Amino acid sequence: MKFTSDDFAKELKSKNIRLSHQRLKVLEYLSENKCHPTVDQIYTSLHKEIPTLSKTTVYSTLSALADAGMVKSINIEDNEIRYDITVEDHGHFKCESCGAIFDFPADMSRLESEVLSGFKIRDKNVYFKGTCPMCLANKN
Amino acid sequence: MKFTSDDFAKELKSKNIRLSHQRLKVLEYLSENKCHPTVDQIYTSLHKEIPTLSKTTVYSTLSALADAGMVKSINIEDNEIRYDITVEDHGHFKCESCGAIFDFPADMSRLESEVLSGFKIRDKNVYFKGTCPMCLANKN
DNA sequence: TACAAAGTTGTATTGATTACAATATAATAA
DNA sequence: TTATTATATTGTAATCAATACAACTTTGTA
Repeated sequence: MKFTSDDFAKELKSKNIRLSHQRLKVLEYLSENKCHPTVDQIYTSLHKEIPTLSKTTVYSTLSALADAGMVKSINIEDNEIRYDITVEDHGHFKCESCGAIFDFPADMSRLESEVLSGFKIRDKNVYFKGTCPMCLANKN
Repeated sequence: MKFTSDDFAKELKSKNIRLSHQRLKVLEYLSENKCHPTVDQIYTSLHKEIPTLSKTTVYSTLSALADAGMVKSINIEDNEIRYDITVEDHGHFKCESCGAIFDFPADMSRLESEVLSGFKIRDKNVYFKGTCPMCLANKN
């Protein structure tokens, strides 16, 4: 699905988030780079286009977009947060050899347990780790 | 299930991990505190018994035990790692109001997807977030 | 066009985690 | 038991993602 700046602008307005050049650029970047980038990757790339961009802005923008449900933070690594513009439920697999993160369909409703009746669930994450087929092949 | 120091000593030996006072104490602490403690909580508590204990030791011990599969690290929070002596597959629910982490049964084999055929899966994590029944009740 | 509220910037800080060298301990063999 | 060697522990210093904050800028609205 391809989004235009205009689509993002409308969505921001509908969520009562002010429109800003920086926010549009972050959304645009995430929609064109679905590799689950880190804050630093997003900042470094956008900084080329927007020399005045501050890393603090990238942090606060992503935080605001995540609060509004427009992006999802991925904590598959202990040391840095990654972001995903795909907010629909799905699992993430991290290859511990090459570092790549893969999406896979994951029906999280199947994980519902009677133990959680009475709990209000706001967010669900499924993180798998291991080795991807390419890295498995390269070992041989 | 109740473990004795002797059980832990045998398990360490079978995994070719050297026996040390500190390692036994960390295992003992985790088996008595299944609340998914942070490194700092483990350190602070054990430091009272073992005044010479270093935080670096707690980090390296937990890292070694996790590598050996004797404990599991929980990255449900972005800012600090928690540890669990229950290594069998199960989900974790974090209450965003009181901070408590709850275990729940999660049949992760149901998440297997044909997309992951060809991947070697080493580790599976299911993290849910929201509000626990007690905190929901307190709001009213 | 003017104003108030909110966003952006840059710098300084925080705080969990790691690196590393010196010291101490555990496992093994004589 | 004792000696030896490899590994663990300790304490300090460093790293680095993330946050706090104050000054400045921009946005949305009247």
